[in-house]
Formats: sequence, structure tokens, C-alpha cells
Amino acid sequence: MARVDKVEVMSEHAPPEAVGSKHDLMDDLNPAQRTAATATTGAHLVIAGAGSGKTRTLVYRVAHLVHGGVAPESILLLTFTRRAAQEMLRRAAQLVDERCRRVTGGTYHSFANSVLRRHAQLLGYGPSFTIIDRSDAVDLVGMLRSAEDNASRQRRFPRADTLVNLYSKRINTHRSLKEILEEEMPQFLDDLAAIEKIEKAYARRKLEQNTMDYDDLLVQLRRLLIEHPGVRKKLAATFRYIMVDEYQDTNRLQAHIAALLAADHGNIMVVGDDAQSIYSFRGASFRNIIDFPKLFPESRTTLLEQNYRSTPPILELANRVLEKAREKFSKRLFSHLEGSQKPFFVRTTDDPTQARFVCDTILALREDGVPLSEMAVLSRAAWHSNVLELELGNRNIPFRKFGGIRFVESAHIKDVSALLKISLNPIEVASWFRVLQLFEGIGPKIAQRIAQDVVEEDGDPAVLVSTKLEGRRYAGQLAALYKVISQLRDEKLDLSQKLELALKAYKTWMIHKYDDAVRRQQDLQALAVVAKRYEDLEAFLSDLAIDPPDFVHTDPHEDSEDEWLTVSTVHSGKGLEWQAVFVLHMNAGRFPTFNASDYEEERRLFYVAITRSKRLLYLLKPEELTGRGGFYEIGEISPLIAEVDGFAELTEEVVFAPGDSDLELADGASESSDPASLQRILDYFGDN
DNA sequence: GGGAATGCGTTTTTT
DNA sequence: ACGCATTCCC
Repeated sequence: MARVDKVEVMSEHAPPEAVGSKHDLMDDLNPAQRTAATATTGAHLVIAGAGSGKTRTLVYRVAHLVHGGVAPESILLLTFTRRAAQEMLRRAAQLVDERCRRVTGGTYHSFANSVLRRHAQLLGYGPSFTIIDRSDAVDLVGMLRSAEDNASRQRRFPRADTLVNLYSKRINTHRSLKEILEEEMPQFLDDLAAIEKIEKAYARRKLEQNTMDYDDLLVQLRRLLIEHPGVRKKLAATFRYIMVDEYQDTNRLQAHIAALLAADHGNIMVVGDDAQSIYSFRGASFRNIIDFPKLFPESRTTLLEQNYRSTPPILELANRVLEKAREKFSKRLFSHLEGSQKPFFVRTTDDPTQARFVCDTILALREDGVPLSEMAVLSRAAWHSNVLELELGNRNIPFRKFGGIRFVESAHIKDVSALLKISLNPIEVASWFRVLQLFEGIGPKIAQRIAQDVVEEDGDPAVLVSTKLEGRRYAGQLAALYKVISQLRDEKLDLSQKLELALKAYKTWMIHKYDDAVRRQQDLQALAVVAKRYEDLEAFLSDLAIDPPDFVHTDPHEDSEDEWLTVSTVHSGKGLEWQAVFVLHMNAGRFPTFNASDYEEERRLFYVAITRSKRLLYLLKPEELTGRGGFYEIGEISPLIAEVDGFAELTEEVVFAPGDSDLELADGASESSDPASLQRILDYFGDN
């Protein structure tokens, strides 16, 4: 009985994969995919073009290994997001059985975190180290910088966030600070000594405060693997099969870690696409792909070139875009799918008109039976969709937004997690610094002073009620903080009790700080719900830093709807696919972004955007953009389009201007009501 | 006068 | 939402 139920569930969720019994699993794959999926031992490089069944191949390989008797615990699957890993293991479980869920899967950072929790003492850290995110790091470096900067320099000195970027770049691109400065910021070369000094101080403070930043997680894992061969051998004995997804977006440090893990047994499979490398700003390099055969001379390379996602006209455009790439790529995708609709190139008068076109078309497509979950709007930067989001709200189209400032990066969530972090690690300056500034009368200077005092007293919160601070106007609030911190440190409280305590206090403090406090309180409730999934505070806080819930914004009215449109940055849309894809703002200065340092990467990003679409692709270009001070400026066409030979023949041009009553839509659908007049009413009376 | 609050203009991508 | 400049307060 149970077995039958399961087959039904399988066929409902993943029809092609569930067909057939276990022994002909590989019949679902083409020869190249099969070669990769049935590889067991040894080193393998899989170069997989967009939509070529890369994920499918990895899923089948996991299934193949487990089905063949390999213990799932001995497989390590490193992916770009936690979501990707979970999805793959879910699918593998459907192919074989639930054992596949016991595979260790996640991001490099989450894997590093879990290993380091067990071995941190070997490296001089305590086991409950806390993780600081980018803005905490900027705060900490800012303090060290101001201590350094006191001699009132003549010249400009790099800002704290510039310094943090610099230090991160040094680690992730494996270059010296001097080299980076020479190449990118020669104006700061004179300050090299001071910049290096602050870096050392930063490293020392983090260690003293039992804290790691994102880069430390990787650096310390690598250190552990190199300096403690016993640990490395133990890990290699546990994880006998290493798999790395999106290898083109890993950096040298990550490649080093994977290689160290595989050094004993040599069982490693990396999968990637050089054409889709879009994270070079964070040190990723497709050189990792090119150099893999050098690192593992016995490795075999498999090329996946057949595309199963997009129709030929979409793929043709994608291939043409890539022709302009400086690097010569070894593959050219082809597709046998049905479909002859060319991508649309849509000229609209301005940004609001662009938003109207997108909404009109989405509604029309939905009428035609395309579900919202099969549509996405992509843009180069998260804020490019701001106008559209208003329009979506007005038209009651439910959506979720991915990319940009995340839920966990919003100020109020960070405040609460800082408060909780203090109770876990009272010597972390960054959290104290943040929490103290909640109170009226305390800004960066005073917060820094008090935070440093507390840390010098080994994290004793009694400093908050010391005589030194008596009589200040914020003394009462500090006393309240003291009380809360003391309560939070009670070992007997569980996570939900601690969170309740923290939220109760925070809600009274936040009222004066934010004028939209009510909305933020709803987020805090959401945080409490998320926390229910965790056993202890440490795991909760680590995940909040490393594997946060990934969507930013849900339309509040439609929260309960399970059908929603995706609004996303191109970066966050990586690896996903939809029937219909809209790409906003194909203008010079938007996409590619005006401060692009690497034009090649912008082109690859455009390639990624195009290849997300299965069937319908809309490239939008407003003729006017809202510029500074509300004035309009001419929106030049994106050079990414202008450079494509024969773009006009490859696409179908649509001109959409206000007053157009009858849209030319993909499938000839028309509107039953007039959304434009509803729009005017909504505009007039506002949102509420 | 040091430091906090307020107002204004701008906005790349992210573990 | 954040950096930056200006204004305001202790």
C-alpha cells in the first residue's frame, strides 16, 4: 500500500524521472548525461550548457550511487544555495528512496560552519563562535579605522566598507593587497602600510572576540584541512564522494578546499558552465573549470550540449549574444524543442509604461493558462523593479521578490539577532555596537566606547549600570538592557523563550526608532515562526547569517496565495527556469550597469537571463528613464543588444505607448476589462 | 565643540 | 536603505 502511494506522489511531482523501475533509471538520460551520472570513482569534470540537464545529471548520479549501495552519509554535495541542495536531494529521493536525504548537501559556507563547530578549538576559537555579516564587519573595521585615523591625514583614506571589500578580495582572489591596489585603486597605494595594519588588527579582534566573518569560514576550514591532516583524513574517510555544483562560480579558495577533501580518494565531480560565470566580483573564476584537469590529470571531461529548456529562437539569440564574448567557448547549444516564437523586443515610453506592459502581459498569459509560477521578471539590480512592484501591488498580482536587501539584512531583524548574539557571545563588539545605538542619545561614538568597555570586562554587562554612566539621559535604558541581557544568559531558557524575551524588550525600544514600526513588528513575528524550526540559539543564528530565508518581499495582501510571480535579480534567478521571462531595463547604464568593471561578465549575465526562458522572452527597453530630480533622460539602448549581429531578425519588435488599447500579445489574448482606468483610480487615491 | 539627530539624494550583483 | 551634509543639543 505504502509503495503504491509513493509511486503516485512521484508521478505527480516529477513525471519524467519517475517513469520506469529502478534498474532502468539511466534510460531517462542522453548518452553524455549517462556517462556523467554513472561515473562512480575518480575525478570528473562536467561542462554543462544552460538548460542541458545539469541538475538532472547530478540528481541521477546521487541516485545511482545510493542505489548502487554507497552510503548516503559518504556523499558531500556542495551547491550554491541551500535551496538548490534540498531540491536535488528531494528529487533523488523520489528516484530511489528516502536514504538520499541523508546525503550532506549545502553551501560551502554552511559546510564549513558545521565542520568548524566541531574543530574550532584546534584553530584557537571557541566552539560557539559567532558569525558576523558584511555590515558587522564594516562596523568593526570602522572602529579600528577611526583609531588609526586620528592623526588627521591630508589625503583621503579608504572608507570602512572599501577596506572590508579590499580584505575580502585579497582572500578570495588570492592576490596581495598591493597588487589589488595597484590594479584598482592606485590612489591609495601610499596608505598601504596603514591598510595592512588595520587588516591585521581586524584579524586579531575577530579571533579575540571568537567571531568569524564569511571569508573566515572558508579560510579557517582550509587551514584546518592543511594544518591538521588527521582531521582531513577523517573527513575524507567520511565523505568519499565529493560533488560540486556551479563550479564556474567558485573561487580559488573554494576549489582548494574541494581538492583537499578529495586528495585521499580522488573521487570528485565538478559541474559548471564557463559561459555562466557571474560572480567574479566575489572572486569566482571560471579558471577553476579550465584548470581542473591540471589539478586532477586523470580526470575525464564530459560535455553536455543539448538544451532541453528553451525553444530554438531563444537559444539562437543566446548563442549570438555569446559570440561577442572575448573568451572562445568550446560549445554551442542546440535544442530540438517545438516553438518558433521569436523573443520580443519591447519599446515602451518610460518606466511606468514598462511596468504596465509587463502587468498587462502577465494577466493575459494567465488568462491563457500560464500559471504565475511559470513567469518571472528579471533585472540587473534589485531596485530596477521598484516601479513594477507598485504596479503589481495595484493590480493584485501576487509576487515574491528575490535578491537585493534580504529579510535578515533589514535593520530590525539585525537588531534582534545582535541582541541574541550578545547573550551567546558577550565579547563580540559588533553586536554591542549595534544594540547600544538603539537608544536615544547614543550614536556611534558613545556606542563604541561602551562596547569596548564591556568587552574589556570580558563581556560583563554590569558595565552598563556602572557609576560612570549614571546621570546620562540614557542610563535608564541601559539598565533595562542590562536586565534583558542578564535574563537571556539564563542557561535554562530554550530558544523560543529567549526569543520571546528579546522581542518583548526590542518592541518597546524600536517604537521611537522607526516610523513604520508596525510593519516591522510583523517581520519580527515571522522571525519567531522561523525560529521554531531550530533546537538551539547557536544553530538559529548561524543559519540566519549563512543560509537565510531567501526572498525579500511578499505582497502582504496575497501572503496566503501559493501561486505567485517571481521578481528577481538575474543573479538570484540563476539555475531556475520559467515559461515566460521578462528582462527589464535593457538600457545603457542599467543593464549593463553603469559602473560595470567587467563588461564580459555583464554579457554572461545577459546570457543567463535569456536562457532562463523556456518559451516566451520579453526584453524591455523604456525610451525614457526617470533621472535625477524626477527629470527624464533618454534611455540609450543597451550595448549588450546593440552589439548583437542581426538582433532585429532574431527578435520581434513591439512598441508600447500609453493609449494602446489593444496589445499585441504572444498568443493573441486580449483584456476583458480595462486595467488602465482602474490604474488611474488607484493612482489618484493612492495605495490605501 | 563633540556628537547625535535630521533631511536629502542616490541606488550592482552576494555567501 | 544608506551615505553625506547640515542642523541641533548637551
